[in-house]
Amino acid sequence: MYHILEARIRKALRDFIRRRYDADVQVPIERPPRIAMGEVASPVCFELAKRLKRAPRHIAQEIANQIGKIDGVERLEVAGGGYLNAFLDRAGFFAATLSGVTKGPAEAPADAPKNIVEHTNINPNKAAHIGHLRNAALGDSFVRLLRHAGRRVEVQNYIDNTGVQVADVALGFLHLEKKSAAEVRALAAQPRFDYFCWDLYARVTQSFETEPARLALRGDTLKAIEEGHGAVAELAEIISTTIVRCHLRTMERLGIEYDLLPRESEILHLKFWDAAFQQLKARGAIRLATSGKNAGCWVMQMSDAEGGTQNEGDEDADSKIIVRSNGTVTYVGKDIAYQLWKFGLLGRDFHYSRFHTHPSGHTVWVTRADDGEADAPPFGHAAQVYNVIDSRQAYLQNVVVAGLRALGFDSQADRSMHFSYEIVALTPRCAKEMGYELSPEDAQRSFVEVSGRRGLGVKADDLLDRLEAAARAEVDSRHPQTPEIERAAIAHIIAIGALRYFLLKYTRNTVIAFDFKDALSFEGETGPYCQYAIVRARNIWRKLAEQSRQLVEKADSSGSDSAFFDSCSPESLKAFLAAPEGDELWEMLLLAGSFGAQVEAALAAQEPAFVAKYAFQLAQAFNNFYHKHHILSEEDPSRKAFLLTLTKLVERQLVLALDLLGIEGPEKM
RNA sequence: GCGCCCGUAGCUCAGUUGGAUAGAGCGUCUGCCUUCUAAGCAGAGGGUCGGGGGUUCGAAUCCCUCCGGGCGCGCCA
Repeated sequence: MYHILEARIRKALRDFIRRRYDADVQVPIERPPRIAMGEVASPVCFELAKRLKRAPRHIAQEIANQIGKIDGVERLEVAGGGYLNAFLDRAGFFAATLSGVTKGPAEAPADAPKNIVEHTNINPNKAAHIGHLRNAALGDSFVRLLRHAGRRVEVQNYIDNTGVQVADVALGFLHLEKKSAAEVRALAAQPRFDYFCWDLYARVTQSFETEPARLALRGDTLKAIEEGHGAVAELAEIISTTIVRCHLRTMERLGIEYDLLPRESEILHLKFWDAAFQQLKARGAIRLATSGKNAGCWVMQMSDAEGGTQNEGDEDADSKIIVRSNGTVTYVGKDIAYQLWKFGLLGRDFHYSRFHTHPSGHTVWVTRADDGEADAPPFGHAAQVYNVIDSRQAYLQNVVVAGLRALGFDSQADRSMHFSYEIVALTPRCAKEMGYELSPEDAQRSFVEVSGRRGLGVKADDLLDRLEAAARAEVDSRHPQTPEIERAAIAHIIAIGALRYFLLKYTRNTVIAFDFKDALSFEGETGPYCQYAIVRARNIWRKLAEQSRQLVEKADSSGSDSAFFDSCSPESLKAFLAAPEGDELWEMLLLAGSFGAQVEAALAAQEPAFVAKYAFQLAQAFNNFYHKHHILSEEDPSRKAFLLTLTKLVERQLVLALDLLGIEGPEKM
């Protein structure tokens, strides 16, 4: 509701200024610092003062006097040196917000432009860790935001099943474990295969240092895996597919689901790169270097705009190798091909088959080189692409975009977004707590980077287990009579709430220094705090239901909150919200009605943290309200109905906000 | 060397396109459970927004510079 009024006021001011002063200005809109100064403010008169060469306060006064009625605005006041402050019609805002809530977000039509969000993308050679969780939580939350805004979204989780990381673990099984494919298959059927590989991967990496000769095996192993034939390839296939299933299971614990798993093996076997290479050569996007250090390589010239380093006279420094002198393609080259495919610009497609069914019943598809299932939905052909990748890969993402641009696909280049975020690191204390030896330099730093190669990191499932155990202990102490299954379910919801909130409350470009103390906290600015506000709201209604069946049934049958709302008269409503006594209730209502504005801002900034912040503020306002007003013992039936409606409204907005973060509101906790 | 990001309370972080008296959580201290659950509420204390210059009616926010930190720049992925 708030954003609608904001836009309306902006437009009214702009139109009036154009008419009255013949001036076309940007109208800045902001929130006044205190509610006593109104709800929407504009400092537009300061800018206008410059142009008209008149005192801003006088202009503001003139506008306030002459602009006339703006729908939803009670009055306009002049404040300070020339601010225009709008005071909203509180009762009207209440009614409008209530009716807005019942509508709910629009579902995207099947032919709407498609947004592809690529996230998670964990190398399928070891267990998922805390850093992967941030990627997936951000990606999934952004998907929820897009869908909430009525956009059609396809979620892809890219699987690099033919890379060195998988090759290294395959090497480990062959040479360190001395296991056959059949033995590995048996091991893969056991639980926690991803944990086993986590350790094995670290051991292999270490063995490369103690026995450098083994490193020479890597090239052949990689080649065998890429070609997809023989025992080594079979081994790699078992490893990667099993671990992808482990990752899906881990992500399902957080409620994260996917549409498609595009795999590197199919990009290779279906010769996606060849198709991209043809285009790049034909359009002169890449050229064969004949001299210098890159002689024999196909390189792409990076323009200044796309992150070239602009070293004068040194062409090599600004060019990125796409095809090596031995004819093999680099990682970025494959990525350009994949990005072209996402936009439907490659001229080739995968085959697809069903891979997995999520608990919701949703099917995850996987790419195939042949023998696809005939009823596969159409994938790719996006209008907009978001790649959720950490900020260290900014340069490579720029190369991909530069590739699109060099091919003449400017609009697709503009619609390729690197949804960038900073990594999750460990505090030195946390690393030590987990038994890692730190170098003296590392111990001095404020954080230590997670390293899959070294086996340094907090595994996602371990963290989830600890969170669930901690939540379970709390639930057990509060609800000893509740059935065991229910207590476990509540503990799970709380654990996910704590974890997802923790991962999403930081803005994307903040490095999270992970510590168990903060992550395991259920108090203060946390997910459980927000969930608790929902539980409190629901408890009021549950108790009410026990007291008076009738009222509740009336509300239920009408399918909206307005049944209660109707039982308090417009006059009394106005009185309840009137300043100054009604200011606190009004502020909470205003916040509840600002959900749409917050979502808009979060979407514009691509920042799920805005939603997290909003949910916390609303929960805080509600907890305060809960403390001050004992609703069920309220004697004035009209006021009681009003407070109950407010409670319901806040509960719904909180549920919506948390849902965008992938967090559920429990019935009790 | 070049490029990008960051520096805000003891700690961890917010601060939307420049706006009114810079906010929150944690931690510390003090209160509040006979009420709809204390995973809560109220209060106290805590700041030269890294330093210095500039632009502006107005700067944590924009520009320059210095200091301090992070990341990237590979015929790895």
